[in-house]
Amino acid sequence: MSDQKRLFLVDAYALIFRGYYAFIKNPRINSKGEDTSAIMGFMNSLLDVIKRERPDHLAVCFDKGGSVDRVEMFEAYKANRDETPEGIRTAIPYIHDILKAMHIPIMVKEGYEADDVIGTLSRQAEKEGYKVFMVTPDKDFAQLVTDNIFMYRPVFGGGYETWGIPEVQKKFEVATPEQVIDFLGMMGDASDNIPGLPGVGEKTAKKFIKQFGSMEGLLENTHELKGKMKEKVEANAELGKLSKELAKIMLDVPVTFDAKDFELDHPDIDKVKEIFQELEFRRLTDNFLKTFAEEPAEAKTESSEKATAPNVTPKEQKSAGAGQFSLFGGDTDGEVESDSEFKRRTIESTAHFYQSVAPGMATKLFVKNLLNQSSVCFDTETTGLNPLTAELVGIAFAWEIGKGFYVPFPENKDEAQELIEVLRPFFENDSIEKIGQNLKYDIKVLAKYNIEVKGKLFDTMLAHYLINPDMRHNMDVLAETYLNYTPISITELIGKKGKNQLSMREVPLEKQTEYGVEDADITLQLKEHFQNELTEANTQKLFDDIEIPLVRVLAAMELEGINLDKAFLNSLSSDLNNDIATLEKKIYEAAGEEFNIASPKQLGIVLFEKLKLVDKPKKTKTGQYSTAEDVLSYLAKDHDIIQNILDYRGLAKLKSTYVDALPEQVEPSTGRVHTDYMQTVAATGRLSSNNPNLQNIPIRTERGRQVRKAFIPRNEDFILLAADYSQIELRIIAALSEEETMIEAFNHGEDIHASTASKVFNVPLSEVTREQRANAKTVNFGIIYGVSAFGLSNQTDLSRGEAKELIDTYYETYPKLKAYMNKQVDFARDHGYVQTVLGRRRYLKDINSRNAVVRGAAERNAVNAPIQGSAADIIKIAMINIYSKLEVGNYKSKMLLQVHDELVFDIYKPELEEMKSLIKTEMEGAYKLAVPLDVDLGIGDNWLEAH
DNA sequence: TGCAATGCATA
DNA sequence: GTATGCATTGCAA
Repeated sequence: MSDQKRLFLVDAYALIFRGYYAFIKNPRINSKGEDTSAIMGFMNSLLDVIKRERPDHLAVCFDKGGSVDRVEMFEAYKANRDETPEGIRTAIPYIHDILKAMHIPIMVKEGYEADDVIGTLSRQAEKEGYKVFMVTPDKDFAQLVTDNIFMYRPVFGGGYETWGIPEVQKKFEVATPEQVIDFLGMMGDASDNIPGLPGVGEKTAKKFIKQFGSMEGLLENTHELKGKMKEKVEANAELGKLSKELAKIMLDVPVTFDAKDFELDHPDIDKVKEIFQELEFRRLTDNFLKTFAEEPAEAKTESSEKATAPNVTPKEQKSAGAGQFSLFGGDTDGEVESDSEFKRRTIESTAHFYQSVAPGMATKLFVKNLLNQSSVCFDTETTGLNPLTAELVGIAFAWEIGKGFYVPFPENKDEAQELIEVLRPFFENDSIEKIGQNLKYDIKVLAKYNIEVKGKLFDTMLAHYLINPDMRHNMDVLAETYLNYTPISITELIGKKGKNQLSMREVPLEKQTEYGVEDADITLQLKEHFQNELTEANTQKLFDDIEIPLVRVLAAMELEGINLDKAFLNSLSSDLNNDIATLEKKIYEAAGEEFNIASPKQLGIVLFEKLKLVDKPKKTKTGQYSTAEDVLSYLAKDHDIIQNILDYRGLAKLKSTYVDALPEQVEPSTGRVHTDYMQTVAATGRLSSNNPNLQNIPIRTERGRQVRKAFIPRNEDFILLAADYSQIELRIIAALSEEETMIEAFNHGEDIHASTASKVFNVPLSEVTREQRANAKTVNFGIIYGVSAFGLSNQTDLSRGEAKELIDTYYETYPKLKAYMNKQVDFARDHGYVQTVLGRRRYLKDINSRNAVVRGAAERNAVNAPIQGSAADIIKIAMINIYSKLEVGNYKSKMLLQVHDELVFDIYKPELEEMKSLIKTEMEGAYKLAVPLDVDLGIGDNWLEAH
């Protein structure tokens, strides 16, 4: 058994197409203008297979002239396939030449498809005792699988999977591989133009196979079906039979398997090199030479140990893991040497000294050296992205450009802890500055090892966020923009995401070292770059006093997490389920058919074409009927179905986004929900929250509000406290504009919207109607966003004219407010940016645009950004100060969440009174404005009650 | 599988 | 009219 011979049959076109499209976004064009993507893609995968498997027998199969038999059966067969792309047609002769030079047999038979050739050959070889692997991504081949015939499928993200009988049974939910033919016949195949049974898709086909076993079984027993399906299947019996025939791969092509011809021979290396040279493949040449330089004998015996899964020796894994050699890695930064003029520097083209540190004495000496530095850049490498569960794989250090060290970590937890203890003096040294990119992550990882990162911090991501908040701040982008350097990509190291992705732990040490130290080295270089820019942009203070101290605060909040009442959410979920089902039924009844209510497309057709609820339905910019909330709300009063749809939507959203999603996000290791605050995505300076987003938990509707009840204190000894700034943005605009009327109102603690209404509508404060107050409130908010009469009339019951009048009166009432807004726009025009009270800048490149729409947007930004941003600055100060007081006082109470103008705390009950005053004082005193800041406190046994 | 479009939750 | 994050559908390469 162990020396059973192995034959690999390669489905050439399938791999060529796949290779071609893998490069579609970044096609390989050589200096002669030829598109070589398809050739490179195909060769990458062929070499990959050879390298991994070292087959003793191999052939490559092509189509020729299409399938005569199938076209005879069904003239539309493959008729709607697009013309073969130019880049593929030109590739074929080259690939033939290369295969010839490699002494690999090309199997092709006029009038037959590669499927049929492979099918026939595999059966012949099986009879002669071979184990056969069909190298193809094409699912159709599953029908050929036997005990000795396997599919060898490339998978996205690199690597292969082997499909034997069990895999086929599982994937297709069939009892035998032959049933795959029936399955394909039933559901059809759009790309091959196999019609299939109308109305039967994947789901139904699987059901039928289970029920009837085959196409014939189905057609003979249609009496067991009912309704529309019965009619359809019966009416299309012939089509069904034909589809099955089309899907069947032929096993009687006139070709012969000749073991001797198929033996994998030594290639004519010079000839292959010559062709590669002509095509300008450099990396591929190296790869080719490497593949055939190794003595193939070693891998041979090992690879058949496991019956169904070809093995990969560790050594081969390493080379395959190099990524850019593998077509299926989809890596596109391999072969671009030709335009070297524009090429960025890389680790290969840059002098560097990156060294891993040996365990034991060497590490101790290294730490000694580390402690002599005044400023060090470090970067942790871990097993994952979740700092709560990620384990340290290594830590890279750099303090001189072009040079750095890597300390690898053992997998054993105790040993890892021992090693980190050796490094503790460095991390906890107050006088050594720590530099990093996204330090919050490293701080959290180290916190799990009970290490505190002390001393001054410099985070390059944060620095760049202040320098240019509108850009993205990941390290690769920064390195390319500021250092003209392309770092080793993580995909190159561990592959694309998916099940074949490696963990950093599985990457060979020297690669870990290169990758990790490179990151630290680059970060160090970026720091030097950004340091000056921070001073120039006058944001050094903001950096030192706000963003950097906030890193530790956020890290602590995220590590803390919040307690969630899962049982409560589960009961909420079943309630919702019932109500959704009821609504669904009503909607289907009213519509007279069942359809997907969640699909705007289908919904639009039902409402506006079938039921014709409106004469001239509004369309979206893509030409669909608009089913947006405001459009439907308008119709709701006339049509019950609309109200039901709106309710359905609301409930479905609530359930999927919150009620069902939140319990999934509970971290098993802590039993709590840990959001991740993004400090560098919102251009205005706000935080954002994700995984999960805890800044958009419902509150407006009664039903949605219930979700807040699921957020609960740590235990009975604790209580939640929510503290929110009242009208902070309006207070800011009042203060900055020095609009006395408004400032007065705030100073007297008036209801600001009522006060505005009283002035704008010229009525005494006590006689303001609800409607007047509501309208005034809308304008007040509108001002912050940069109102237009159009927008205002959309939001209120007012007409365009009335809205305009209201806005005009508003500006007359608060003249300085208008002046302030104009001043902001003027400032932006002159300087190209606006700024917050703390000097946080937002650049507005479109402020002088000739396009009125674009310019208008920039002008609204000029008004809004300083207000929203100043509010963000202020709450950040409050957070830092509160955190520091909590630390110093060693309180048990913890700050958990921030929601733009609100902070949520887990309060230890005995500390409640003290906390109330501390929090209120710190928040209200965070920043001194011409208007007092006001904070409302609420407490409760859940987040809803705390409001 | 990945992406755009649509819709909707918050401040 | 400002600022976000995320679920779902349906299509593409």
